[in-house]
Amino acid sequence: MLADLRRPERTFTIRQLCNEFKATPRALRFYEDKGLLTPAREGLNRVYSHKDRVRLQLILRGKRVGLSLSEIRELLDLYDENDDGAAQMARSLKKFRERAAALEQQREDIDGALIELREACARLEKRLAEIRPDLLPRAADYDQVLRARLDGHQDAALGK
Amino acid sequence: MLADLRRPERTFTIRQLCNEFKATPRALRFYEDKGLLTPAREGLNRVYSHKDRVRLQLILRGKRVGLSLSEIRELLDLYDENDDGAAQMARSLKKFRERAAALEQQREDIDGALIELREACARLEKRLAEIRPDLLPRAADYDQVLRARLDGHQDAALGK
DNA sequence: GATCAAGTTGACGTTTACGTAAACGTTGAC
DNA sequence: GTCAACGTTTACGTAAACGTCAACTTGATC
Repeated sequence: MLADLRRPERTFTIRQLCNEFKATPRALRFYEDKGLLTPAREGLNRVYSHKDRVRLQLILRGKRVGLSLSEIRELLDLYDENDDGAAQMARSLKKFRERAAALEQQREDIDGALIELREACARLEKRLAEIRPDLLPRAADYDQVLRARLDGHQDAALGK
Repeated sequence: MLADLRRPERTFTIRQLCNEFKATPRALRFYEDKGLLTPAREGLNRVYSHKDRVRLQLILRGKRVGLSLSEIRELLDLYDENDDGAAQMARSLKKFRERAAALEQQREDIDGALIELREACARLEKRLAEIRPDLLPRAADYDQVLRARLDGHQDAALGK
C-alpha cells in the first residue's frame, strides 16, 4: 500500500527534474509560462507528474533538433486536444521533415561560408608566408577550438 | 582634367552602394552607427569614398561568413589604427580560423540533430505505415523545402 | 524565535541587425 | 508652385529564450 505507489504515481519537484535533465528552474517556469507545461500545485509549489516529465523530455528533444518553443507547443497541443493519434503523428512527421530540410539547408550555407573562409585564409597565409612567416599562427589557437567545443555551440548551431 | 578624376576620386551615394551590394540604406547607416563606416558629408548627405566602398565589401564578406558586426569592426579597426600590415593579417587569419572551427562545430551539431530527427521520422513513419498508411505525407511538403531555399536561411544558418 | 534552504511571482535586461514609422529638408521636373 | 523622389535624424519595435535581480512565503531545523 505504501510501496506500490511507485512509478506511475510518483511526483517530482522542479529541482528533481532540473537535475535529471540539466535544466534550470527558470527554464521550466518559462515553459510553463509559454503553455508547454502545466504542473499541478501543492499550495504554491509545482508538482510534476509522470506525464509532465514525459512532456519535458519531448520539449528538450524538440529543442535539441532546433524546434522553437512555439513549434514544440503546437505539437504537444496536438497530442492533448486531439484524440486521433495517427493524425498528430502525421503532423509531427511533417514538422520533423521540414526541420530536417531546413537543417540541411543550413549545412549548405555553412559549407558555403567555409569555402569563402578557407579562400580568405589561404590568401592570408600565402601573403603572410611571403612577408612575415614568423607571424603565422600555429598550435596556439587550437586551445580556442577545444574550449569552444566544451561550450554553448548547440544553442548557436541551431534554430537561431 | 575632367576625365581623369575617374576611379580613385569617384564618390558614391548611399543609394548607389545599396544597389551595388544589395543592401538597404538603413543597413549602411546602422554600420555607421556601429563605427564600421565613416563616410564624409556634403552638408547632411553621406558621401562614400572608394575606401568606404572597400570597407563595405569587407563588412558584407564578414557577414557572409557569419562574423558579427562587432567582430568585423575589430578587424577593420586593426587595419586603420595599426600600420603593421602583417600583424593585422595574422590577427585576421586567426579570427577566420576560429570562425571556421566554430562553423565546423555547428555542422557537427546539425548533423547530430539530423540523426535524432531521422530516427524520430523513421519511428513515426513505421508506426503510421502500420496504423494509417494513407496519412503518410508525400510530395506536398517539398513545396516548403523549395520555398525555404529562396529565403532567409543565410541569416539563420550562421552567427545567430 | 531566528535562521536557512527552496520555492514562488513579477518584471526588467540581454543580444543582434536592422525594420519601420514620424517628421522634416533639398532638389529637379513639370 | 507643387509634387515626387531622395536624403536626413530620432527613436521605438522585433524575436527567442531564458538570466538575473528583488521581494516574499513556506516548511524544516537548530
